[in-house]
Amino acid sequence: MATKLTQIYKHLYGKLGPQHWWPAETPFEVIIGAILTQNTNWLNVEKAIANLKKHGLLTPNALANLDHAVLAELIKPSGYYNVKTKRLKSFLDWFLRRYGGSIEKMKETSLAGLREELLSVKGIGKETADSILLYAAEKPSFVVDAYTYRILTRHGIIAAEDDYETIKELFESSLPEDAQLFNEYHALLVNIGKNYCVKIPRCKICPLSELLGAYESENQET
DNA sequence: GACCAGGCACATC
DNA sequence: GATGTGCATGGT
Repeated sequence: MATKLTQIYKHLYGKLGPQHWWPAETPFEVIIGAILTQNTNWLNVEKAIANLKKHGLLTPNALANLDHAVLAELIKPSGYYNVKTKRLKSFLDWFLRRYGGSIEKMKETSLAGLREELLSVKGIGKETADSILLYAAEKPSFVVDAYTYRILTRHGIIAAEDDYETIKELFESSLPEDAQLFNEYHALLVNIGKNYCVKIPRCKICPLSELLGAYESENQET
């Protein structure tokens, strides 16, 4: 399996090149985006983040001091805006109290310790925590998301019943513990997920199908 | 006008 | 523990 995952990475990287992820200008923006994108199309998240930027509110203190109703209105395009306002607030309360709103300070905590802390914040689940760890704190924590799951199950790399930690462990035990590698790998999976697997079910033209000869055993669409 | 999207917490069994 | 449900916008 280790070889296979490495092979897949090399193939995708060779075909698609570096992905320059996460799509954000600052680590703090990464975190806000990670919370806003929960079960939500990224295009909607971009609109919400643009609203915050337009008003100069993309800082921990500015957001923490906003009224619920005002913040909810600003992030409305990203959907679930009442839930996400609470989640942003609970994160910001913790981030300001624990680290004074400093990413650099936060990065001083160990990967395992910080993951546990993040998961204790209401509204931060495994995927959001790992996204923050990897893309904002630059720690080698592999992110498993809907694209990862969908792509790997479709190509028979993992089983449908495998849970989050199982899939995460699979990557982390098969690859060098390297944040930049995890970054690129996850980004490449999202890339083909967005551009091939989602748009074209059972597609045979995605770089992964090209490598694995996917779906040969499946019947054609009727 | 359905159907879907980088989840998560909480209720219920 | 497993399984179900509410949360909501905007693109295709």
